[in-house]
Amino acid sequence: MNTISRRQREFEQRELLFLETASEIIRSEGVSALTMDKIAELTEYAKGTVYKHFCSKEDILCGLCVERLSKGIEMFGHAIQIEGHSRRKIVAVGVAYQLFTNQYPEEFDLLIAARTNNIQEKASPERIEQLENIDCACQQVIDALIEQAVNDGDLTLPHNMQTNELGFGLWASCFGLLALSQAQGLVSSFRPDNVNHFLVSHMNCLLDGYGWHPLSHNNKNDDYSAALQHFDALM
Amino acid sequence: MNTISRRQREFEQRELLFLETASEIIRSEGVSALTMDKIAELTEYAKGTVYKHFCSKEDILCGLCVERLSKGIEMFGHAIQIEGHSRRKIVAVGVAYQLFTNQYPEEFDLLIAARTNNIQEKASPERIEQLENIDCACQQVIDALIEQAVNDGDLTLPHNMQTNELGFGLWASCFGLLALSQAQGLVSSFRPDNVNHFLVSHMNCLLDGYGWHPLSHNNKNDDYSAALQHFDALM
DNA sequence: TGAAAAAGTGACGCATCGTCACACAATGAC
DNA sequence: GTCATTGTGTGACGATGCGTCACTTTTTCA
Repeated sequence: MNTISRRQREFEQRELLFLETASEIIRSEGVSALTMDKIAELTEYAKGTVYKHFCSKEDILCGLCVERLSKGIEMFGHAIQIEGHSRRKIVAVGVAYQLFTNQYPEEFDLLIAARTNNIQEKASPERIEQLENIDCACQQVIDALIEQAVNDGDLTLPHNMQTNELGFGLWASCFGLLALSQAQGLVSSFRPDNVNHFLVSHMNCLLDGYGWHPLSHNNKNDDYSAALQHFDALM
Repeated sequence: MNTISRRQREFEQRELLFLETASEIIRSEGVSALTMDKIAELTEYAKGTVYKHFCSKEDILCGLCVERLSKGIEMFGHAIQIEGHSRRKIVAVGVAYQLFTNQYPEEFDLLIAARTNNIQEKASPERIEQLENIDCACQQVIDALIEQAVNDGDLTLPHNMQTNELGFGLWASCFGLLALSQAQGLVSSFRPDNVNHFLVSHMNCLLDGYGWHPLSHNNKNDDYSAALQHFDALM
């Protein structure tokens, strides 16, 4: 039926409208200023209509995470297409991750909070599943790259480490660096003043530690700036 | 005055009582079940009395972070006293961090959430300062160890890296690994089944990447189990 | 002993959540 | 064109929980 698909389209469009409105409120007034009434008011719908889409406020927050992470996946997709060897690609993914957190700082904050149970307690199971799926997709980008590196002979998996373990470690390290570096309102005695360079330097140490060739002392000129320029052109 | 100090003592004791009660509620029913009324009821004080100590619910959460982190500092203190070279010590600190998150999983969740702005928006400035100080103290444990390693000749700082940058990277990596590995209710496609071993393997790669001697291939027998046994005896 | 200071109280006002019974609109069978 | 049906949209409402403040009780000390 034509009408049904139109309805469906309108429904999805409205869902996006609610999410974008929520995002704007968070950006301008902070998460604690986000209320269902405010979303309803700004979108000129009634609160009940918002609840037709989202079962709770936390559900909206998760929805926003899903929405933004799907942009993240896109960025990672660009990253792995950078020309060069596998190590260049993996660094590019890290840089893309950093750019992502830079572009959506508030949403990255939400993602951090979403790792914590009290948001998930209240979001709908469907939304949680979406978040899991998209998270999984991120991980798969990394894992595929690691497998490629192994096949290319650039990397021999360290003793007692599987592909997904190495991938998880890499991902988690970057997550930690970014979370502590640029999450808003953070508490920390030290923060790198250039997160870009810091992340890349640190990834290089880590990749050297994994034995992922070419090691950085053989590779001095293949620095961060090339990767970043590549992305700047894209965004 | 004797009475004043007694008052002071009682006040601090009550503050601890409120915090422990909050911790119990969180442990048994989750953060979202924590209400000021419930704390008041369980401790048999009035809500107003609770507010004499804490300016908001979030202030209590921060207070709990401070309280637990001070236990963490203690654990790190034990860790660096492990016998052996600087690399052994830094791994021990990592293991201690892991044990800490294991011992206080709910509070570690809170710590993650506290990196996010909406809690800090509502906590009192004094509490935030306490949290900053204790955070700083953690960092200093690491930094001191790095300096020791440099002095002992075990470590040459990588190009363009200061002590505190290296320390921050190390800390943030561990934070990321632990946050994604064992924060409650997390979303992730993969989780290591043995967080202990995983953290140590990963730290070893990272430390190798930093060039922190003795590198792990020279040091096969100095594995994780020794460090863990040391702590198990202490706790 | 009594005045002043400190500690403790809990009813209250307010914000915000999530619900639900109802109104309104679109669709399509006749 | 009309009417039943289905779906969409509404906003008043009850419930919950926060934080306050005027008041009571206790303690202190001159």
